[in-house]
Amino acid sequence: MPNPATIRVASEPFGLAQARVACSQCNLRELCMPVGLSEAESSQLDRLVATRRTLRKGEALFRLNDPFTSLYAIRLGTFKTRVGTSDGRDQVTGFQVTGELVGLDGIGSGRHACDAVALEDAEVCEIPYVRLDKIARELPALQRHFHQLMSREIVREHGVMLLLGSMRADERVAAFLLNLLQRMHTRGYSGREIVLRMTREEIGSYLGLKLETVSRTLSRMADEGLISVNQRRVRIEALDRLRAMVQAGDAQS
Amino acid sequence: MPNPATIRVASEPFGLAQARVACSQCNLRELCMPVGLSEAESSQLDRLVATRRTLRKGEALFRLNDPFTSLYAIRLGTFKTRVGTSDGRDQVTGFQVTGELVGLDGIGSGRHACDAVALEDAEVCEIPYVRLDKIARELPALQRHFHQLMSREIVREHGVMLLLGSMRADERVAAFLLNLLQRMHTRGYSGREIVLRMTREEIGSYLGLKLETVSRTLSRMADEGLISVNQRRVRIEALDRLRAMVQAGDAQS
DNA sequence: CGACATTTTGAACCTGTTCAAAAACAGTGG
DNA sequence: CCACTGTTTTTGAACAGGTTCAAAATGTCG
Repeated sequence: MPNPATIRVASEPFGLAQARVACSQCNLRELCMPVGLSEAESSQLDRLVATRRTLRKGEALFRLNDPFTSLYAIRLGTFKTRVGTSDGRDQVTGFQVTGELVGLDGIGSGRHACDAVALEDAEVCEIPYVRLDKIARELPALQRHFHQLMSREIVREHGVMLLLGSMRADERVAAFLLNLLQRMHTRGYSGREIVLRMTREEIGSYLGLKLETVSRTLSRMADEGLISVNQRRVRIEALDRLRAMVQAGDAQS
Repeated sequence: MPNPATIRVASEPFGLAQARVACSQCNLRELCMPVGLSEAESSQLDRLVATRRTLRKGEALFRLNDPFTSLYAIRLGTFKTRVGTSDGRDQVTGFQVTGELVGLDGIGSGRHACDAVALEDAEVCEIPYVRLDKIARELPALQRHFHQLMSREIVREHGVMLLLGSMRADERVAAFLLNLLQRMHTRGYSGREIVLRMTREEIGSYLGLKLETVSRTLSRMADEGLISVNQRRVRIEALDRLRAMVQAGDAQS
């Protein structure tokens, strides 16, 4: 009889808020963990994850100023991270999808520096930071991998700064679509179609535009035959022309 | 007789491009290294730095796509980092001053993801990444410190995204001035006056504005008695009113 | 089905940009 | 040390892209 504290298959989508799981068995391994480890090393990774946690659409994984304890690997779902301002404005700093990591913002000060909110029902693996830290010391490959993750996040943000600081509305939207498309494609989804899990307003916040501008830009792109839009469903009709709009776009993660 | 390969005082500002130095003796220790280490631990840090390097104004510390080998602790001077676009535009992603670290962008891919250029004659300590990695494994406090540094960089960039995505020109400029003021003040400089080591154009690039807008905004702020501007020298005349402009500004590093 | 949220589209407006020219400054070499 | 050249900064005026405000249309969820 399997020890329920060791391995547990996620058959039911909800209700198992406290299931321990084995990273070595996870089908997202190659996304959030280093590859090329020995059997023994690989099994070390299983000590990483404390618990699973499921979230409903709209629920926060953590909030600004929450004490930082863990990173979260997204097993399923989409999140947004956002920073707020005292006078109510807020800025979406990123969208995170299945296989990506959230929570790096908290390491610096011991408290989270942003909110992370589920845009759809979601499931995450909780990785206690002290544990990661310890195992990384024993497993150089993991340490490297972790440093690379953080560095890539810094570089991704450089890309967003480039976008926010120097691109026009249509370029921003094109860059956003292409980036999301590429990330979803990597994860086995279509390379020509994406489903936007976020509202026009959230896209606008991320891109430094008003929701009306996002909507208008999408409409215009559709008129010009670049894409076709059906609510949250966007199909890329002319990948090359879309790419050409973003020659400014070596950018983004 | 002191071993010249171990300790070397920086008496002459230039000409000693290859001097080894002891971190434990460095007057920037508390800025770039963790505090509260034992004598023995502290001396471990001396293995970190490979060489010093001096740069002339305008010289690049590294460039986009340069192979990544090292991080650099700035001992003296100011740098800008920038990412470029194929069509010539570029975006300044940050300004780094004495005591700060540059180069984290390279860890992710093994190549630098931006240019780092000296805005004035400068001096840096080269910290080979493999060496840092190794010592960090033996010295948990150092590892923590390093992770915190990276995380803070991520959070800083969140702040810049907030600035670029949701603030108006005068708010951006105010946030920029206050941030720089605070960082220089931390390093022992005046809390009321800063010398801008960068051009209006570079400030504009960082803030997502044109140089004319930066200039006009500074002029207007001066008219209103918030600051007084004398070329690159800016004196803050009404810190409280300047702060009030940026209530949007929990932001920036 | 009904209440509420999201999206689309229009028209006036405003902030920041663009283009241009003059002024101030910095570095170079005589 | 000063004159000269190129760069940086300031300021003006016209312009444009994106915002704002508003209303209708479409979707979504209980």
